[in-house]
Amino acid sequence: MPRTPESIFKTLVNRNARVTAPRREIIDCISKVPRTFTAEDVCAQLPHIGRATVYRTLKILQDANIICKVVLPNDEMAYSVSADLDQESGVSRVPAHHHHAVCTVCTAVRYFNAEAIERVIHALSGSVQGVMGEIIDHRIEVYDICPRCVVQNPEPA
Amino acid sequence: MPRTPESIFKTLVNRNARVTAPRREIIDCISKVPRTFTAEDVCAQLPHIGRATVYRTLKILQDANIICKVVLPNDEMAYSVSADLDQESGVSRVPAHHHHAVCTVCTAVRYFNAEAIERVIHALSGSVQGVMGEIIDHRIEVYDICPRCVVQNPEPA
DNA sequence: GTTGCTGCAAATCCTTTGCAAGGTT
DNA sequence: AACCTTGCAAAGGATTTGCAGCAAC
Repeated sequence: MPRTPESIFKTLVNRNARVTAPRREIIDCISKVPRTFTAEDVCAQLPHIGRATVYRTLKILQDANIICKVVLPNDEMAYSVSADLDQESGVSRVPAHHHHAVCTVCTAVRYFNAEAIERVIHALSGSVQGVMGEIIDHRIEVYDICPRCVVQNPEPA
Repeated sequence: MPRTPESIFKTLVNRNARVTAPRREIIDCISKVPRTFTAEDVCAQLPHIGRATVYRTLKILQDANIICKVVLPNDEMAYSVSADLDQESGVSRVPAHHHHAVCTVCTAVRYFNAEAIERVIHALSGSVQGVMGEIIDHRIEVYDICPRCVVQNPEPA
């Protein structure tokens, strides 16, 4: 289930945003690789597009849940393309609530949701000796070496 | 187990950093309340101390694990005092690996560690259909209404 | 006395905004 | 035609750095 630029364009149209040449380029650029990226990364790769346009477009994509922010191991934030989009409707298939697995080698981001985690988190309300109040939400980032990188960088025997 | 400025000073000494008047003031300032804060917050409260000194001091405190960064619900980052310090040794009692509960009302941060969560996270390696690789680390923030704020802001019946 | 710290100002980096010109529907 | 978007340049905010003077140990 690839994240295709076409399906992202559809989402834009659904949201009454115009599909312009700069937006096409930006979306192509960030769809090409599954890595995390920053606004500056995009500016560097598309130097002929104005910075303001890049920042504005990324904000739109974030509002549309096409990209979202992830926290990296070094405490910095970056974007990742969050949407495995439905080809028909152009609507994101990623549930509103999800978590990130970020590869510490290539920064590839994968999305997951684990019932077991949700259950344990909500069980904290009572357990942790009075420090935990009424739980509203939570955020989880898992840092791993993704299957592809594990193969390419085997542990030294 | 309060976070006392004195114990933080000890930690500084342990790390061969000098205990100066500006550092005392900054540490007093951030120890006073259990809320999250930014460098600018400290600058605003201690306007007679140079910005550079504030930024440099916070960096030192972060390196010493006296403060650490937390991710807020709005995707912004802020510092919180992470150390319940041992009065004798001046060494942080907070284990290297811990998680944050951030109150969405007052931003008070509490620290916790739950075996159950650790177990579930590590169990993900195999479970999530091939997307998860070798798990290295993880980060969890729980957003809640802390016990104190729950009392002060009861749910409308 | 040695070494590290402070404060200022300048520099840097990242992001947002105003506005006139041009593009999309 | 109406409205949105772009790009530039300027503004703004946050953080870092150079450096001379001062302070802690």
